[in-house]
Parts: sequence; C-alpha cells; structure tokens
Amino acid sequence: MPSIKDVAQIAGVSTATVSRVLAGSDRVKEETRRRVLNAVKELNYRPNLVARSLRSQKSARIGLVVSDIRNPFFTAISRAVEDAAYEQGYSVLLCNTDEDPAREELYLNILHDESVAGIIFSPTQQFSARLSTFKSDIPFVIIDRAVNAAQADMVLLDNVAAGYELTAHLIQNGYTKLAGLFGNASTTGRDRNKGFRKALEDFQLKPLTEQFIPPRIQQGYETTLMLFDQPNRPDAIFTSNSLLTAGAFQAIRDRRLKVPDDVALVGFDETTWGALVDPPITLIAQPTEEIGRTATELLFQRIEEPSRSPRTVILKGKLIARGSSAPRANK
Amino acid sequence: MPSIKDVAQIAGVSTATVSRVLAGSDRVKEETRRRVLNAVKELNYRPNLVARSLRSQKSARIGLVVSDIRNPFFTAISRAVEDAAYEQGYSVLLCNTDEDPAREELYLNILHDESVAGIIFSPTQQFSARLSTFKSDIPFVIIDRAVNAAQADMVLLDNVAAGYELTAHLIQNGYTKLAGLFGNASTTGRDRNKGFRKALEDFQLKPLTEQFIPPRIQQGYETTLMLFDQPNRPDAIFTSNSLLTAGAFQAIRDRRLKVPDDVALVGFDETTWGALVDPPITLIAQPTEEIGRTATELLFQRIEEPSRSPRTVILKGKLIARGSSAPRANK
DNA sequence: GCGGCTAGTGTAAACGATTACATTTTTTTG
DNA sequence: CAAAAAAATGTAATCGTTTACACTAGCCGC
Repeated sequence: MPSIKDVAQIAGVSTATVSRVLAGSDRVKEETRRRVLNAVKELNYRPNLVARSLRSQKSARIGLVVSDIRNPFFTAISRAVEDAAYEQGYSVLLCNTDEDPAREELYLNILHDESVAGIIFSPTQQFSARLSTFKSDIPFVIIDRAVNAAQADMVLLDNVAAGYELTAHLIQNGYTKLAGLFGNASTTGRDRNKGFRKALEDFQLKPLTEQFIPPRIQQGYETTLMLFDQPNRPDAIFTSNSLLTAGAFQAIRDRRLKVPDDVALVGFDETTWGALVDPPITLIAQPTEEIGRTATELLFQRIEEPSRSPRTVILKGKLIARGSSAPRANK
Repeated sequence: MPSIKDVAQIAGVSTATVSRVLAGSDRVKEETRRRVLNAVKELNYRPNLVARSLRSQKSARIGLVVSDIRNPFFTAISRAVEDAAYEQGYSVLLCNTDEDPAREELYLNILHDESVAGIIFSPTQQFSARLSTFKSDIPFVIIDRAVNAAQADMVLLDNVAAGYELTAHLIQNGYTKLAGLFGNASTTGRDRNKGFRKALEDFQLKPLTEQFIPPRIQQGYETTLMLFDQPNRPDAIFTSNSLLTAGAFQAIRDRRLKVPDDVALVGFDETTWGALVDPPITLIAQPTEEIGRTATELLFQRIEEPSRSPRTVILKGKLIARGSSAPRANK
C-alpha cells in the first residue's frame, strides 16, 4: 500500500508538498503539481482516510440513526441521505435502534468513538426527554420527530396539519365513527393525533376511540381486531404510520370486511403496496427525498458553522386520495 | 476529550499499561488494573477508534454494498448484517450501488480508503466478470449472486432449485402458457430462469416468452403490459424478484384482469404487501435473516484467518403457496 | 551470592497523514 | 541591482493509540 512518502519520493518533493497538491492548495508550482499527480497515478496512491482523520480531527463520515430500517419511510430517508452525503464525499454509517433507548445510547456512543462529523437522528420519545441533558460535541440534526429541547436543527413534517387533512378528508367523505391508531414511540403519533382531534372537533364529532400502540404491523393487526370486537364498530380507521396501516389492512381482510363500504382506512407514507392493494390506500405521502436531503444539508451547514442558530424546517405532506376512503355510499 | 495520557496520569502509570488493561492483557497486576479502571471511569474515557485503527492497521467497521436498499430483500439483509455485526462490536457502512458498476467501483474504493475490515457485497453482473481481476487485500463475502471467480466466500440461495419449484408449482396447478420476467442485473435472474426452463422441459412444455429486464417496478409494469398486447396471452407470469412482481401486479390490475383466473402470478421474496394484496402472492421466501447472519459470520472468519479456503453456503428458499397461483379452474 | 527467570511496568517508535513554521527560490520594486 | 516581498517548498511536530523492547524487582536454585 503506497503512502504519501512513496509519492513524495517518486515526485522528488516533500510529503508536505504532496499533501498540498492533494488538498488543492494553490501555493504550489504548476510543474510540481504535475510531477506529484503523475507519481500519484503511477503508484495508484489513495490517501489513508484514517490517518487524515486522526491528524485533522475530522472525518468525512456521518451517522444516520433510524428507529427501523424496515419501515419504508426510513428506507427512503436513508437512501436520500446516502445520496446527498456521497455527493459531498461523505459516507454514511447506518444504525438501527428498533425504538430501543438503550440501543440509541449505544449507537450514539459508537458514532462518537468513530469520530463522525455529524449525526442525523430520529430519537425515541424517551430519548427526546433526555436530549436536553445529552450535550454532544457532535453536530446533529433531528428528523421526523420533534424534540422539546429546541436547540437542535430539525426537519419535520407538519404532522398536525397532515393529521387534520386526512381526518377532514374522511369526514367530508361521509365517515363519522372514526377510530385512530397512533404510534406511541415518538411525537409523530401524538402530533398526528392532535390534528385528528382538531378535525373531529371542528366538525363537531367525537372520536370513537384512540389507541396509542407500538408502531408494528402485529400491533396494528391485533388492535384492529380488538376494535371489531367492540359493540360500536368504527366506519373508518385512521393509522398514523404505514406499519399500522398494514396491520389494520390485514385485520380487515381476515374479518372479510369490505373497504371502504364496511370500514374505510387511511394512513401515512407512500409504500410499494399502498397502490397495489384493492382498494388502494388513501394516505399522506411524505417528501422523503426532500426530508433526507434537507437534513443532510442542514447537517453540513452546522458542521461548517457549529454556532449558527438552530433552524427547524417543516415540510408539508401531500394527501393522495384513493379508493380506501371513497365517498360513503348512502345507506 | 480525555485521552489515554490523561488516564495514565491520573492512574499514575504509563500509557502502555493503560492500553494493556484496556486490551485485557493478563500481564498486569490486579491493583494496577483497578487503578486504571477507576481513572477510566472517573474521566469517562473512551478510546479514540481512529487512532487505534491507524496504529493497529485494522478497524471494527465492515462495508455492506447492496444494489438497491429499497428492495425489501436487501433491506432485510442489511438489517440482519447490522445486527450480527454489532453483536461483534462492529459497525456497518452501507452503500447503495443502484446496479451501477461505476458506483460499485466508487464505493469499493471508498471502503478501502476507510480501512474497513471486510466487505459484504452483491455485485452486478458486469462487476462479477471483473471480480477475478479485482484483487483486493480486503476480505469480502459475496451474497445473493454467484460469481465465477470462485475464490470468494459466497452465501447464495439455491436459485435454480427455487425457480424449478416455483415453476413446477404453477404447472401442477394447471397453468401451461408461462411467461417469465427475469432481472438482468445479476446471475440471480439467470439461475432462476434455468430452473424455470428445466421445469418446463421436465413437464414437456415450452415457455411462452422469457424477458430479461432491469429489476425495477416500472420495467416489470411495462413488460407485462406488452405481454398482454401479444396475440398469445400467458396464463401465468413468473417474476424473478419482488420489484418485477409489483410491476406485473400493477399491470394486471390496470388491465382489469383477474388473478389467478385470467393470469396467475408468482415471484420471489416475502414483502409486506405480498400477503396483503388480493389474492395474496405465491412466492419463494428467502431466509434473509440467515443469509445476512451467515455472510457476516463468514466474513469474520475470513478476517480472522485470511488464507482459509473459500466456502460457499447455499440456502434453500421456501415456497409459500397462496391465492395468486390457485389451482386453475377447468375451462 | 550470583546468574537466570518471571512478572510487571515504562520508554519510545511507529501508523500516515496535516500544518505551523522555517527556509529557500523567485519576482517585484525603487 | 540590492532589498523587500511573494511564492514555493521543506522540516518536523502532532493527532491518540499500540507494541517491540528495555528495564526493574523479586525469587529460585546451586
């Protein structure tokens, strides 16, 4: 493995000069630069990033901490972050917390030890609470979930508005007995619940029920079955993320109910399957590409200038109305 | 940020001793060890992995290079790899090639520069061809796709057998005019095609058509529409991966055809949606957790002992028969 | 009582880059 | 043309570890 010394020797210069050429400094004669670049090519030299990192006390790596990579939302986000990062010559360390605060702590430590330049992070609710006490020398950007300790950069969806819009859509299409399934792992579920309530209130309705449960397919499934076993059955189910939507959909099928005639179903996040099932699912699509890209850009800006005042970017979701919430037939 | 020097000073020993304690060497007096550990705790010292990595010329990072993180198969794999790696104290650098050989090369270089300890890699077909010439000092394990240059560790599905089983299933259920959609980016599609052909041959049938196309939803969609425009329409469609399955399914819906009465559909990989659509999709499920875990273990073994003879692990898929290929009604 | 062991510890040289500072070479200028 | 300024390059310290080697102290056997 050639090192900078080998290059220096071949080019007949000092390592300092090689370093300068590679860093793109302009304080180097054109002819020297050529000699160095030739030597680099000849040896097929590539600088050792570990050494560079140690000496310069920074690295071209960022960490991405998500709560479940199998959630299509986070898959899409990580894809976007990775693309944006690589465009800037950064690589991405991906961490999966499974909504487990202990794993969150573990991974943040690891990322710290790895000297990442920054972290993009979707924290659990438990962690958010401690975030104010968690003072970090590493720049970070929060995505998807609001945290109170507002001295952090954030990229969020306007969840209250989205929840409102989705609920209003249901009501306007004639549904009145609404049940809500909300993820309990983050503020996202709570905010979407706020919008849900607000819409019901504005239309002078009451929610049939509101369930805060772990954001898992299985939980969505079980809870939905349970709803159907109640005497007063909902005519529409609002789910606050795609895993719950999938679980609810499955439960509806297993009970051989018709969507939307027996029960309507709406949720969040565009997935492969949302448009494939029959009927296709009405949902609020999040601009995942934009969220990931914005978060990455915000992070780079903060790395650049650590003391800049924190900013929060709030993006709008887009209602995609489909068959699962079609206007209610008169009964 | 405390360094090993600070710890040494507080404990009243040399940095060498601190290092020995941390490395778990036994050549350290019990009392000294206690003093050092106390100092570590007091300072909340965490060793700098970059420095360690530079000095010891190894790192606790591995690279995972997949062709499309949005493919649920790779999502599941990366999840499994990450879990297995972290159990050993390793972190994972995730790279996305999009089936693009240029990006493959880029990322392999980056991983090399980052001094990863090893790489888990699903190469494109183009790259596989060059793999024999690509001699790397970094241990790596190939997953999902066979490469000819057999001096590499591999973890593969028995794709020929899986293709055979899935095809035989269709035939036994009464379908005779089979069309096959195969991904053209890797050997996977080709191997599954082999099984497809073999089964047809064994049952003395001829394929209606075989299409090798990019493994994208859009391609699956367009190709399927095209099939329906041919005079001789298939009564069953075999797809070699879940993105093609999704595309085909969409095309079938758009043409308002009934599954399986008008046309049956089978594919690969368990996805969230496979069981949700109506009818649910018959498929070969891959043991993703096992593939990821095995690959990671193989990689650690090779890191441990670089000269060991390469081994190939071949795992079996599991046929999950569902409605989309139900026995054909007599016509 | 002395050479040889062993256990425990310290000293200092790596690892491969960057960079402050020093030095040399070239150009400008009065 | 000499002095000053600017440009180009080199020297060597440094980042935070690990580790080969050296060293000390205590103990053993003869």
